[in-house]
Amino acid sequence: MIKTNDKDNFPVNIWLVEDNSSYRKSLASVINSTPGMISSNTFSTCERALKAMETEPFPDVILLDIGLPGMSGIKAIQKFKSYSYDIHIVILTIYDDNDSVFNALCEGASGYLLKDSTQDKIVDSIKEVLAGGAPLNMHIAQKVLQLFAKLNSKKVDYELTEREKEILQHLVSGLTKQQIADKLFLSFHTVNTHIKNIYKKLQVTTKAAVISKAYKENLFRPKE
Amino acid sequence: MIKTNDKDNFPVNIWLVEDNSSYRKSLASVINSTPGMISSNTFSTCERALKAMETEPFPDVILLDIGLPGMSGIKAIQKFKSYSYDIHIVILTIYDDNDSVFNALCEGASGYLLKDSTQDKIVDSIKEVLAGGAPLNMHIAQKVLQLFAKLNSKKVDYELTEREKEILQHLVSGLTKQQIADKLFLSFHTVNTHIKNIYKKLQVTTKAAVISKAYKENLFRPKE
DNA sequence: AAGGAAATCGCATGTTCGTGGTATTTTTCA
DNA sequence: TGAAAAATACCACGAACATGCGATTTCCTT
Repeated sequence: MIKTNDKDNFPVNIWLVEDNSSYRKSLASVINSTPGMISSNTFSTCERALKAMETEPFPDVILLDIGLPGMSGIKAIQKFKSYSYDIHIVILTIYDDNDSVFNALCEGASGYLLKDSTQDKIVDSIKEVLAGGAPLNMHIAQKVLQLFAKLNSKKVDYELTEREKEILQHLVSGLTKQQIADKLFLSFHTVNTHIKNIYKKLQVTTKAAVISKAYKENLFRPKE
Repeated sequence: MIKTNDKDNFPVNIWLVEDNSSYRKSLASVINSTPGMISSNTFSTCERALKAMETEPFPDVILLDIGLPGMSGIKAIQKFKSYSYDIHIVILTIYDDNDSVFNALCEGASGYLLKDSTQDKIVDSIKEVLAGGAPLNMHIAQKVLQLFAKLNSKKVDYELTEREKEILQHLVSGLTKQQIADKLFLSFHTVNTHIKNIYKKLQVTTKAAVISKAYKENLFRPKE
């Protein structure tokens, strides 16, 4: 169940980690003037914020600048989360760099906002996060979806036969030719022949390349 | 480059695929009363819509119900997209079923909206899609991020050294030991030793297993 | 200054792989 | 029913791999 602070008597506790002091201060004042929200701590670096995690009560939400000097915001995400998985982290960034977006979201950020968002929009996003949502800038949301689709797109059909697909499975899972032969009750030679044909169809020459290609292009369906 | 129809003289062409006729009609009237938008065709099944793709001009956006009788909306996504990759598909659904969400987004849906969204919200979403965004219901966005984080969580740290990570990269990309040695200006023996150590740390005994493990557990960062 | 971890290089041996062949028996489908 | 495709099986040889050992150098930390 998602925990919301709506009904608590305590206000939502928000930390800011942002090196630009004027932006930090203006954000803090906006938050502190919002009913039900308190910006109890603000920091200019991740290191200081992490230190405060040892002594201060945990925040509900951290607004985290990604482009910080010292420890990058991305590395910090895991560390904040290691204190409590319930801490929501919303990334603030100037530009929507693909890699940063991807990495931050992989590390468990709850949202991703561009800094040119209005302050109202940022406050709204905090509320959205607390309600179990994920505030995403429009274009970033699309990039996320594109990555999503790319991860699962089957581009090419190499016209493998059923038997070949089956053997590819075992190959990818790390079995040797002999082990595959044993598992499928075939002779080593038969497996060898099939693998030769697979190599031709996939245009590779080594086992390593087959496995790599199979993963990259989603040539098999994971069973778990 | 993202194509927008904003500056065209032609209105945005929107198809509806939805089996509830009253909902379909009310949606159509809202769209047709919106300046710059036309709902030229509406359908009660995917099959009929796909048939129309053969004869009618392609739509810019399709609002697609997922829970349709006959062909599921999810299967239809690929088919619509196969006509033109530029057709944006926005999913309409009553409930935010995890699997449906995941599958639809994997197939290339541009957005995902719950049917209890206001009609204004839906019109706004169409505009957002055309502007290169991805309208996502708040809770769905969070689920997407959760899946994202789960897919890329690095569970175990095998304590590989920098050099070992580097060699693992090349190993995974399909190079032989000798090729790695050449690329890093090392002797074959050095690479061999590193690989031995990698095997120990990852607890594997074959190249195939290393590659498999590396992909499964995201032991390396993709560079693109 | 000392200790340890990491990186480097070397050798030897048995195993597995990659690839060139050829050939027989199903299975499939027009 | 008859040809094509797929699956099965075999051999041989050089290349690449896995793994046992030992050794020196470089760099970091205390």
